Amino acid sequence: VTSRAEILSAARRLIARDGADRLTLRRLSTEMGIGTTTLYHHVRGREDLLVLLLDEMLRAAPQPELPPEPRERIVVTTVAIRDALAACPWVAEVLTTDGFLGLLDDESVRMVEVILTAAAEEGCTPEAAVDLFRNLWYFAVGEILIRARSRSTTPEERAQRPGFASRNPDLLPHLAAIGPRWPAIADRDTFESGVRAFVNGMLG
Amino acid sequence: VTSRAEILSAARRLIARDGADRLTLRRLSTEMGIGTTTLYHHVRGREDLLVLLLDEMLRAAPQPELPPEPRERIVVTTVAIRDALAACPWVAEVLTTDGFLGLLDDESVRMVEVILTAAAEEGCTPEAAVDLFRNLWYFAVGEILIRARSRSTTPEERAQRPGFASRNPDLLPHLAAIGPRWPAIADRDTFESGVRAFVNGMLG
DNA sequence: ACCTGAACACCGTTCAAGT
DNA sequence: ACCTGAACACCGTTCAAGT
Repeated sequence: VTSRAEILSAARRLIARDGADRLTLRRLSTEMGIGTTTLYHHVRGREDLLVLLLDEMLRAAPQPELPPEPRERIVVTTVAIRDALAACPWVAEVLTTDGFLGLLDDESVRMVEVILTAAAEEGCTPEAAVDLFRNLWYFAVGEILIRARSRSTTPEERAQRPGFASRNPDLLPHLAAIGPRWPAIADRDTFESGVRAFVNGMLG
Repeated sequence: VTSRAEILSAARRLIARDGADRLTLRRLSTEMGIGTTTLYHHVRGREDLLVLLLDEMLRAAPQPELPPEPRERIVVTTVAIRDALAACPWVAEVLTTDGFLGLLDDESVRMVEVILTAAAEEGCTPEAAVDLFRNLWYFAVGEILIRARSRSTTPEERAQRPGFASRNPDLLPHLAAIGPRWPAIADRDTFESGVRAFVNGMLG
């Protein structure tokens, strides 16, 4: 008999060995020595499997030490959520699932609670707290997805692309001027200071 | 002889009629009455085709009326970029392509220039201007991708999902309290005020 | 140049049938 | 209950060959 836990751990092994893009239900079942259709008796399908895997990762993610100041607590927690998600190579395949956070376990969404609590301490109404969280969530998801794709591009491929290196300086003066330096500037990790700016902007 | 323009307009027709998820190279070529492999003589592949389509859309997008105040100009332009992208049903398939903006035509990235210009007027260094743009870009991409997926979920499917409606109030008091109202709150479009908050936070 | 069918190397999911 | 092979309904891309 096959268990869900066995499936999840075999999936983790496969991802660790061959990469997330090689995780297919057919390969996974072959690896486990079972029929592909057997998987459907333990997980709803591919997407469900990936969400379950991410849920496990988030539950195991280290909880950051929380500063007493509510704003800084929001910053630290948002960065921790980003870091935990960015560590999952298959994150891009499930992150935009509708109602993604709602699919997670109570344990996995504790960081959401931390942010809502801190927002309330800062005087936010429940609606304002949800809006604050959602804005930070959109920001984190955008950053994660774009960076996830960048990581899978080799430097040679990147050099091939046009980018902003030679844009028409009459039509696009600033872009043409900064163009050659754009990749280096965009490569810096400025997520934390972005979150801090966002939080300060929202809380006034 | 087939031209790239013919391919693009046939692709637009197919998307309008059957939806973006039905746009495959095989279907497109069948629709056009040509061999699938013929497409490869005019576009690099599927991803290239989608980027070319989006490029066309962005070039045709209405340029918003620009307010004199630099900060408000950034807000209006960011919202315009979001609206233009959100109008493309296939946007989710190309938006996270590495160096996506760099693949676009000079005409299509004029809105990037508008934001860089306004940031410079606000006293930003070139680096700070790029950071400001990137933060807004991550925010917009996250919002677009998450909303794009929500749109393809039917209300019945959504009602089925757990969501935050019944969370453990001991572990997650704020989440449990706001849970039932979360979907309604999250459904509101607060993008513009989010952008304004972010811009104010970044520019101090 | 431009076009093509055949082939390669796969997918996720459903279903009726077995034990 | 749990498992299965076969089938369904497809994909994007490459390649050698044609006109």
